[in-house]
Amino acid sequence: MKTLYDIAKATGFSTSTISRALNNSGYCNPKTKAIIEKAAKEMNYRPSNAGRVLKSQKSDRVMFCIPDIMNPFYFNMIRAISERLSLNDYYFLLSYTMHDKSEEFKYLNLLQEHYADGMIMVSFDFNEELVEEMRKSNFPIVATNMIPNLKEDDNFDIVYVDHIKAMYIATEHLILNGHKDICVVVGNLSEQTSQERLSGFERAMNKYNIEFSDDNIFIGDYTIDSGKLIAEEISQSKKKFTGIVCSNDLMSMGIVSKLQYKGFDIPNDFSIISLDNTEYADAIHPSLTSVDMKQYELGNLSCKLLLEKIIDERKGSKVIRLEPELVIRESVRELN
Amino acid sequence: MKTLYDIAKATGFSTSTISRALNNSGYCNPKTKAIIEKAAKEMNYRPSNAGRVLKSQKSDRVMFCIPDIMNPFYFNMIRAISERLSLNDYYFLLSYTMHDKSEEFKYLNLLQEHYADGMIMVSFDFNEELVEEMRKSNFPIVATNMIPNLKEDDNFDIVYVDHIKAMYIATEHLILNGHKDICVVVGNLSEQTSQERLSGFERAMNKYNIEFSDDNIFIGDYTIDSGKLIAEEISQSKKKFTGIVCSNDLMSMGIVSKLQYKGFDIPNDFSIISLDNTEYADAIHPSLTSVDMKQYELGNLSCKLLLEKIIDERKGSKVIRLEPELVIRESVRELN
DNA sequence: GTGAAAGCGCTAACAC
DNA sequence: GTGTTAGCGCTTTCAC
Repeated sequence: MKTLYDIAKATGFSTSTISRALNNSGYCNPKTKAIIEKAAKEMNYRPSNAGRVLKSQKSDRVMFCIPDIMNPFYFNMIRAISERLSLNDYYFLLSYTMHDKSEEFKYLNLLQEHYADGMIMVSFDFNEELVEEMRKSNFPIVATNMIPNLKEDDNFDIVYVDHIKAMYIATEHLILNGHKDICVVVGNLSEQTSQERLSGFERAMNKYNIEFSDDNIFIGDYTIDSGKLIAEEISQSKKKFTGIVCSNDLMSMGIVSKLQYKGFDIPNDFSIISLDNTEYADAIHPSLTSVDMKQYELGNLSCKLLLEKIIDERKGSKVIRLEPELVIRESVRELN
Repeated sequence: MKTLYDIAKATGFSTSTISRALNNSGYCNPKTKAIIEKAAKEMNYRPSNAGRVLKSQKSDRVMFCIPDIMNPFYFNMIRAISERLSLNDYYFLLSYTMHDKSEEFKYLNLLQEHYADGMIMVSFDFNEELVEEMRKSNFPIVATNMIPNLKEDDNFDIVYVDHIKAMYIATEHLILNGHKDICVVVGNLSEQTSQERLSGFERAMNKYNIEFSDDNIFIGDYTIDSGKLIAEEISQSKKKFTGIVCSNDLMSMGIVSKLQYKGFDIPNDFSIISLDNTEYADAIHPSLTSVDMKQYELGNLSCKLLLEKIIDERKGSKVIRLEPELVIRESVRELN
């Protein structure tokens, strides 16, 4: 590894001049500059990132922390964030927590070590403990979920999609298509977002005066495999259902493929409506009617807010709420 | 942000003592240690990553550079790598290049700035220019493709799955099931791996003396959408096919769903065999017969080799070749 | 137009 | 058992 000192030795110029030459900061004689650039190139000089970060106190990096790297839900968020970041010459560090709370704390800790200049955090569960830790952060954080019990002087931004509304829309769509025997598939109810989703379902069912009980509720973990298991349960359940409201596309895929495997026809035997509207919703047959959760905008706006804090040093807290949107495809049929 | 100096001021101890106390390096009086730890906690002290990296010349980070973050092919590689890294207290930076050569150079450059201690690189095209740049690297690199024209003294490791063999196996499986009218779907033929895959197809067809021409070859870009487009082409092609050999699961998904949408039955109208064996192969109906590309081992072993270089300072070049493996499911039928 | 020097926060060799 | 000191590689202010 070559350093500025090596170039200084080779060219006879001081490190300050060399720094000016290579960074276009401050004045430098064009001839001198040419000599220095040539030497740097010949020696295959590359600046040390650590040196630069230590001196400038800016890492030009942003952390993006998601629960699961394999979930297509995040793809468009990732795309949006990386697009916006590269416009600003920032890089991002992608990390995933597998819904593990201690992992979330680990990455929050890394941020405090100035591993990055800021962080966009996706969690299924912004519990009080986690939020408390976020409050202590020395670097800006954007959360992508509604956070209950926000305080006056909280300094993090929030961009979120209304999960309750999304599930309400989905459930209502089945109801308006004549379905009454509807079950719902959500994730672990100890997690905040799963509770939100379930409550969206409940509100719609109550609104239309349709009875339901715990037997209408199936618990998965947002993976394809858990969708398959739930398909078994649904098809063997004592209560018979014509419609399924499923919390995400991955579980829906698992449910659909398993039901088809067992000989059921979608949507004639079971109608299913999903949340997420990832590219997979349109990659299976029949294609999934799914509620778009505005992932691209979610990523884009959270990144925008974060960069405002980092670059423009904006203070305070902004909250942006996005509206989910129904996308109709082939997996729901009208009941007569 | 608090520094060691702040703790020094608060406790009266020197930064070296504090460093020893907090890092368990060298001796420190238990009482002193307790005082220091208490102060650090109270002040919410967090060590500066940049300072540590600059001093120690170790970043404890590894870059993992893949063409496409949305392709499930990489999921198990990512999982393997992150598992092994966390065992060794390393972190990884995930970056993606979207098959863009200039992006690949960008990340190689970042590595030279000691952005990380080493890199695992996946590229569809280890061309001479890229390999030349890898040769100049000051930090270890593991490539995950066969690299042609390797030199005696090349210092990077290689772990790869034999793509040629994989396509050979896939094609042969269709042939042994009685198919003769077989088309093949590959990626852009300017990329090395696409050429390899096509050549595997050709070898099998030649081996069994089955005629084919350019009309049997369809070019996509490894995405679901390109699979859908190709399904249109295949179903409208003058040559009629009973079997499709497709280079990856995503394109296969696109092909299957589009063919089903057009009313064809899989595998009765078209048999299809895929490469990758991602979780999606088993998440659609009918499930895909697919050749497992050993992604987990690929990630695991490349990470192992990389850490040997970083931690044990191993020199030289190791090459590991992995064998692809056929996984039979429902998407191929026997022709009578 | 260029150089000297200080300092970002940390660690470790060495001194006492 | 703890402190002193130097230095990792870079940037920047100030001096000449």
